[in-house]
Amino acid sequence: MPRSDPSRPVTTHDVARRAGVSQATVSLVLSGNPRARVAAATRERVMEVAEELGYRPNILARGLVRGRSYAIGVVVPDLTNPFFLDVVTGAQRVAAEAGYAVLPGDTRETTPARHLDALRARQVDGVIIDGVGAATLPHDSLSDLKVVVVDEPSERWPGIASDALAAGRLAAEHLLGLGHRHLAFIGPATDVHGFRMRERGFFQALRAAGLALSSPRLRRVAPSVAGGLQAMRALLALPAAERPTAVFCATDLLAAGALKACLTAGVAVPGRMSIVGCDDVELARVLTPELTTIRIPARELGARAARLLIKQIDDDAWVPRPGKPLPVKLVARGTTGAVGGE
Amino acid sequence: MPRSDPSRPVTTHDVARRAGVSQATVSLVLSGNPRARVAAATRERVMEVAEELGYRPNILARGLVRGRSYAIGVVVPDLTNPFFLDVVTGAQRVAAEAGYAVLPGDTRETTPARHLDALRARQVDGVIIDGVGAATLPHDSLSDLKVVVVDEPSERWPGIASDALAAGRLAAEHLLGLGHRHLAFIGPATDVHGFRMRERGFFQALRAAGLALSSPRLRRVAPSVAGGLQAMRALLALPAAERPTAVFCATDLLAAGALKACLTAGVAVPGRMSIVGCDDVELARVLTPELTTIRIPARELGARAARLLIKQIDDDAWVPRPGKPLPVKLVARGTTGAVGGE
DNA sequence: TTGTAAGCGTTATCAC
DNA sequence: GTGATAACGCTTACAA
Repeated sequence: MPRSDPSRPVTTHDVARRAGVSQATVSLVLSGNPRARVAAATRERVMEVAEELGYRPNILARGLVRGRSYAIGVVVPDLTNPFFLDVVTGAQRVAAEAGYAVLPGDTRETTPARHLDALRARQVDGVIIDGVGAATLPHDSLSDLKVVVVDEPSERWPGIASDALAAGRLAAEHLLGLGHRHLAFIGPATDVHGFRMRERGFFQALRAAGLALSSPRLRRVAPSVAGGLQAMRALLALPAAERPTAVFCATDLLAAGALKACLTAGVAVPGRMSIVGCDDVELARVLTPELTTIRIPARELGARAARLLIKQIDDDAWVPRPGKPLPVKLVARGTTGAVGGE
Repeated sequence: MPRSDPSRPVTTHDVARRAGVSQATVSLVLSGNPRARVAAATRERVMEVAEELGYRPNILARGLVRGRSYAIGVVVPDLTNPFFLDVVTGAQRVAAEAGYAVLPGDTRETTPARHLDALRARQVDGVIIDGVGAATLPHDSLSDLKVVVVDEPSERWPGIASDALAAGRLAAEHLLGLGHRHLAFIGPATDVHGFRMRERGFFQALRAAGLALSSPRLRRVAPSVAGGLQAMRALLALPAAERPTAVFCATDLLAAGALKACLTAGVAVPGRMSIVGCDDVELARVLTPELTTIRIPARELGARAARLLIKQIDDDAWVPRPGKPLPVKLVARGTTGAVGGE
């Protein structure tokens, strides 16, 4: 009786019956198994009937027997940050091509551990983890799961990274080159490794130029527009002698907040304050003036992470060798100018 | 031998063997079936062993037997538009609570039909469709799939909508109330119903005030920041007599582009040009001046759509009754002011 | 109350 | 070449 339910999806059994062959033969034909030696005539008839009936393979059933779900998870701290969304988008494109679904999620309303548990319950074949702090992850809950980390160092899992050190350095050199000597830094008050490296690169370049940065000019805030706003307000409230003429923000969101603080306070940008962001999200070109920033190839990061992950999943023996960090570059736009310029 | 593979996930069989009961009993205890009458002692021992072994149910296997995947798809035109991302986020929260995974995707690089095919291959139990044009959907490819449409009229599927007509009307009334009489409209050149209604509400209110709008002041462009930029440039290039003093943009992205065009051209906002957006995405408060806009409850829209969908999935007989559109409201911020004001 | 057994749709290993 | 047949991990009658 259930066999004849007209609304039930078409299965290999239905195709088999209609084509007058066994279900196994249908599977052989349709699963694209290269070692399947099926007579051309049989193959053709099976394919015809499958087409005619509108057969669609049940990926879940296939997954059950193959021990795969053909799904991967992507865990980021905040999906509303366009940077992380780009990472997800990049991963999704590659995954889709390889027949994998992507389950994106962020850890705003949950802990990484809890989120990973949910992903494991769904039998995801692997996860991409970005900006969550590999060190804080529960090792045991990640066993029997392939992992690729983005912008995180780890001996435990392969990863793909952007050249965050260079990002900070490029920002510093750009500002230095414009004649700025009183610099400030605004970064997120989180222990995300990639962000830390941006900071470190910035300070290394400053030191190399013989400059230091007094502590009031190093602001750690929430990694958001609001955080940037607050940090810049604090900088603007500094006594004139202490006040910076340029600031590097570790993310574009922070930079957007900083810019807004300046504009609202009537501080000309880049006239009296130069601002460099980092990420080059779409928002950077929406702001007025357009944001000078360091371009991090977020989509490429996501795409490579997905390739790395899927490679591992498909070939268990494959050992990834660490690659070079992806290059970043300065994109000079409207928020930076020569010191004292107008 | 495979039974003893230490890296293999723990199954109900493992728990059963260890607890000295049958696999079915384990399932009875662990599946939370209310009609399961199991002795308290047995239940307790099973739960203990399950905990001890770190048992995690395989959702895919459960789905196979129950004919469910516990996954839903969300299809939107563009995930980089924060409005649609909010819809997805709202849906995701509700779905997660109900044990459903969300497969988000947009139709930038593919057609809705193709995307829906991919979702069906994954056996999703239903889809939420927003801004894709219900009329353009291939009816047949949606059979045996529960569907909820957002901001689209449809006799075929239940839906949840925002009060788009009111959105347009509120924008017009706000501008009219500020004394503006030379208005313009910038909308996306797509046939998304929700956007059309925003437009219609706007024009209805104008007509009610005895105003009309010459065709050069009605601009249809790509639904993006770039589109808004281009449209506003065109408006600014109009002869003085034709030039509007205020404009309503059907989305915040368009408004952001319009604002940028003004700022770049040295046209004071709101001094010489007032701008009203629609959506109230986060970006609205990042811009300087902050964007006056109509708040559409995107997350709530997504959340309700998910609830509606999951209700349908879980209770096949349930027939949704059409609800009222969600209310929208004007959020007056910095981009609107009295006509001729400064 | 618990165990046995069938089956969800697929893949994969065999004989034939 | 092709067809039985046994899994995959789980739910759910039905039997004991």
